[in-house]
Amino acid sequence: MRIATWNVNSVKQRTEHLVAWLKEASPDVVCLQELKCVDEAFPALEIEAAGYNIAVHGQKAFNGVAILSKHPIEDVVRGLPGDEADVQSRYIEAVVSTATGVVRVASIYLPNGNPLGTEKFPYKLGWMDRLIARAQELLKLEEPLVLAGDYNVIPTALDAKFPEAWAGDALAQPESRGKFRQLLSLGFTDALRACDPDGATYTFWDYQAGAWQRNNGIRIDHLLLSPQAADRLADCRVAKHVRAWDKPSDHVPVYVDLML
DNA sequence: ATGGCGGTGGAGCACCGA
Repeated sequence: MRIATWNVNSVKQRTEHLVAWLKEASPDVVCLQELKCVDEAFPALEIEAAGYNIAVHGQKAFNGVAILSKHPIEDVVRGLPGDEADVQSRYIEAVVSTATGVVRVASIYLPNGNPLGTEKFPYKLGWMDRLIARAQELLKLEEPLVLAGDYNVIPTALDAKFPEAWAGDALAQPESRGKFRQLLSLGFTDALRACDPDGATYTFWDYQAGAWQRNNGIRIDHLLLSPQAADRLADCRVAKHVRAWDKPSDHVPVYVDLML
């Protein structure tokens, strides 16, 4: 079973890319982030025509997450539990059933947190605390679980071309990295790091300053696997070539192959 | 680090977000 994550930076602007990559890579499940549209505006006809069921948690202009699946989608949870006042659409979770088993998947769009010194950074850290709490609950189920998405965290210096350039950025703060490690320490496996231990593999290249041409990238899109999913991990890859397509997202797809 | 992108409102372009 192939499970992917991709921050598309507006699904309306990226529908052609999305359909092209679905056909190329044939993932079973795709976690999308930054839809930047309400549920009604999601390009459902095009995605369904490509053979996918859809669960959407959209929002006007900003955020928005979705789960696509070739298999039935059940038990959908929209919104990260733990704060009724949080109206930002950054989390959707569901169970995907296949003939060979069941996997629980979450599509995560963790807050960016910039600029430091504003309310955005504590919002990010608080959101991470809620994610940790949710992950603890889900781990109790002792089932294959994949928490996939744009974490907006550069876990270590190995995960940036120019780590020193990110020193003052919310993505690389010790508090952000500490909470990411706290999440991992619950028992998750960082799938890409497990398959590609040497670093220098990136998932995001800024639109500015020729970042792509200089390979000035960072690794911020992660697939975290519960022990029951990690036991079945066959491979994890980055679809880097997609960044060179015309009018690309600034993120590329990342996907795992699980022996499920 | 800064050479860009997509959203909104409202009808040309400032401003926001990331």
